[in-house]
Formats: sequence, structure tokens, C-alpha cells
Amino acid sequence: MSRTAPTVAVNQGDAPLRKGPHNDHIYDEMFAAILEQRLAPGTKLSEDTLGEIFGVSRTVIRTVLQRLAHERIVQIHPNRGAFVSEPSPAEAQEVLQARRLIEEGIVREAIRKQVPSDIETLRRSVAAERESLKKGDHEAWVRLSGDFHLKLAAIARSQTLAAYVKELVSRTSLIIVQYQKGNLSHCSCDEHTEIIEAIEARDEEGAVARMMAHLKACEDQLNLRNDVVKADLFSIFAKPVKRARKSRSVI
Amino acid sequence: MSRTAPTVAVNQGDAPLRKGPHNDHIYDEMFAAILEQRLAPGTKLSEDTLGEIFGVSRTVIRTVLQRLAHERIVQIHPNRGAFVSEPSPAEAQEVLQARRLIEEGIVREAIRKQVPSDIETLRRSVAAERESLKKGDHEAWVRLSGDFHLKLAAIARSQTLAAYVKELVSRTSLIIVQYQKGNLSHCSCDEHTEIIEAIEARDEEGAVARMMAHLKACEDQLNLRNDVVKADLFSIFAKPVKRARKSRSVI
DNA sequence: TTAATTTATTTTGTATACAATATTTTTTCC
DNA sequence: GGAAAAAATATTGTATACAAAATAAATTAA
Repeated sequence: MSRTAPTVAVNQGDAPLRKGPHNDHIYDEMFAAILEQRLAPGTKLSEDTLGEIFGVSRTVIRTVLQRLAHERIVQIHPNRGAFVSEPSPAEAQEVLQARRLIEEGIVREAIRKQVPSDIETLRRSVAAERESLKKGDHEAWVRLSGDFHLKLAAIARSQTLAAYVKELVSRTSLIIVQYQKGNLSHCSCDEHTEIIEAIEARDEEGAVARMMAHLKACEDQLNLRNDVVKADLFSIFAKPVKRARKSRSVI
Repeated sequence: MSRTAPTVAVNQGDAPLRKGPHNDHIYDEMFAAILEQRLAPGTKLSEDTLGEIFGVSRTVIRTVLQRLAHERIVQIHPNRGAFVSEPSPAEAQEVLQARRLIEEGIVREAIRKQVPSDIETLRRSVAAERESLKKGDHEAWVRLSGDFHLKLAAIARSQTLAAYVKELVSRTSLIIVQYQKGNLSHCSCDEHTEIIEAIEARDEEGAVARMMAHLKACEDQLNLRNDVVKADLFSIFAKPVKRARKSRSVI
């Protein structure tokens, strides 16, 4: 109501406007926005607002939100609405653990199933990643560095595992936004390149070790001590005030 | 329209009729029906019909169907409707492969994270499974034999992996319906018991080996030769008819 | 009769309307 | 002024209405 944007903000021009997988387009758009960290964790995703932005009714927005919720990058609180997920430290560790497990399996399978053109595909992906890093295009870099893992899953020829990896990679992106320690994220290009080389050489243990090291490096740049992150203001600025705060406000 | 069942068939009596997680209840009901093999693969899931049965509008049925579709036990064909999934042989192999990978990790983690009461829980689960088998309650047996794997995932303390296992177990149920070779499904109780004992003894390699053998036994009772399954009538009853069937109808 | 075409019916996709629940603002009371 | 209560507003949950597509039935042509 109070928004100033026009009714159709995204769908202006190219799309047939009333045809095809409207659904998928909006999903892709929102998924990319979260993956590329343009939407911060905790952001409220109002159905009305999104409907205005994409020029559709709440019905289709709802479908998209439920899909994103099932992929755990959006959280729906009943009667309260949808929000970009804020993974807890415990959830973050779960995601990283699941990635180690699944991506080890994927690396082993990729070594068996690979054909030469697959290696080419991986190399191009890393090249694009390096390029985006050089240009300082953060959004492209996040997308491409995840893309490497997706391509690996595709080489393992398992749509099932690929779907899980897609989910885990996007959740990892949310985790990094929330818990990254330093300001500069470590360059994954070299690690990706090493993994490619080990896969090409069919060095199974070497490839697995490098993948594990890569995921470990990712985890090491996180601060998952939940006491620090979720401590409330009182425990941080704890001045010795006589009368303690009363039982926390009931809302 | 032509159905004879009354408008409210399931929701008669106990439920508050207008409150709470209506959604979840219908989801549970449909999930159980598919898992327990009361709904055959390929069954059409009409929105109107389901709405009548559960006494709700298509809106909420739609939500449930989309959720089931994301879990891959229902397939939605755009503009055609939702159907109970019919996993292809290739998909079946993917699912079994994913289970081997993920459940190996879960077994290892369960060994580390277990407390004595966890073993009790597992034992009770297998006892119930054995009981249902003795009573010849097929539906309960299917549910309980899957439940063992879910409980294992819970002991590994990973909701993420538990969700994946839940998905894979229910897909396995559909796969067994479609591709089981003999008529009698092999008794998993003993294998489950062996896994429990190895976990309790903290015999990691032994527990993993037993889990792998268990999943292998499951796969071995399947006939995944896609030539047999999907061959059309002509190739089976191939009489030497002069004029071959004309180029297939263009719709 | 068989096949193709047209018409009718059914079913899904989306928008909208209304009810139920949260949230915000205003009012009241101390 | 500040907290509590009440009213007003906004947002989600569900049902319904209508449009688009697919399926089924009926008609026509060969």
C-alpha cells in the first residue's frame, strides 16, 4: 500500500506476461537473490509486496515461498509470514557435516562417471569464478563458487544428490552471511582447481581429501560460538545495575 | 460430482474442524497412505476429490500436493494434475545409492552420539516391526521397517540428514511396489537387530558393513531391468504383422 | 466401422473475497 | 510520562470464482 514501486517491476518487457512457468521464473529470481546474498537472513517476505513486485497474485507467491521453505532457505512462521532463514549455529554445523558426507560420495562417483568434457565444464566454471573474483563481482562469485559443486553433482549423474547439494549450498550461503569471521572470504578457486586435477587423475583419495579440506576451510572461516552470536545486549554491556531487567517483555 | 461419499469423510468427529495444522494432518494422512503402499504408483490425485474427502478446499490440498511433490513421492504434471510417483529404474538406483551413502554416514555418527536409551528405542522399534510381521499387518510393517532408519537418523542428531532419509525411505517404498521380484519381501528384522548390536558395541566398520549388506539385500530383491518393465505390447506379443503400425499418432 | 474433427465436460491455474490471526496505534488509567 | 488495555490496521489462511488447458464425448467424413 505505501510502496511507491509500480505494479509490474520485474516482468516488464521480455516475458510473455501471461504464459508458461511463471512460477519457476519467480522462484529462480528469489532463489538467486537469497543465494547471492542480496536478501539478508531474517528479511520479511511479504506476500502482498512480492505479488506487487512480480505482478502476480498472492497465490503464486505463496507457492514459491512454500517451495523455498521446503528447501530450508525460507522459514514460514504460521500466521506470521515468511522470512529468509537465519540458520542457527547448530544448523550450520549440520549443513557442513551433511556436505562433507554427501560431497565425498559425489567426488568418488564423479571420478567413476567422468568423461573428458566434464573436466572441461568444471574448468570453465572455475575460470568464470576467478574472473568474477577479479572483477570484484561478489554476487556472481557466490553463485559461481556454488555452481562448481552443483556441476560436480551433475557429473556424478545423480539428480537426487544434486538436489541435496543445491539445497545445502544455498543454505551455506546464508550461513556464511551470518557467521563469517573476517571480512574477506577465502578464495575457493585454487581449491576447486586442485579438486578438478585430482578427479581428472582419478586419484580418489586425493580428490576426497581436497574436498574435505575445502569444506573444512569454509567452516574455519565461521564463528559458530552461539554464546557470542545470540547473546543479548544486557550480557554484553553488563553494567552493574541494581534492579535487574524484569521478566522479558511478553511479546 | 459423481462421487457418492459424503463431503466430510475423514474429518468427522474428533478434530476441532476449523483449527490448527489442518495442513499437517492431511499431509500425514496422504504420506502414510503412500508409504504404506495403499496408494499405488501412478494413481491420480485429483484436487477436487481429495478436497471432498478431507472436507477442505482445493487450496489446502494443493499445498499438500506440492509438499509431497517436493519430497518426490508425488509427481505434478503441469495442467494435468498430481500422481503418485512411478520411479524409473534409473531413479530407483539413484535412491538406493543415495541411501548407501547417507546411511553409512548416519551409522558412523550414531555410534559416536549414542546414549543407552537410544539403543532401547531402536530395540523397541524392531520389536514392533517383528510383531507386525507376525500378525501379517503389511502396512504397519512397511511403516515400522522404515521407522528404524528414521530413528537411526535421529540418533545421529541431524535433522537435515533425517529429512533426507525420510524422503529416501518413502521413495524406496514406492520402488519396492513397482519392482519387487518375488512376492514375499525379505524380513529386515534380523538385519536391523544386527545393526543395532554393532552400533551398541561401537563396532563402526561392522555396523557400516551390516547396513550396506541390508541395503544391498533390499536392492537384490528388485528387478530393475528397464527393458522388461517398460517394454510395450508390440515387442512382447510381436506377431509378424506385415504392415507395421504407422508413425505414432502425433499427439 | 474406423479415424478424424468438433463440441462438451472436467480439471487445473490464478485472482479475488472473506475470515482469522498478528501487529500497530490509540486511548485510558495510574 | 509510562504501562496496560482497547481499537484499528495490516497480514496470513482458506474458500470461491473465473479463465485456460486437457480430457472425454459426440459428431461427421471416409
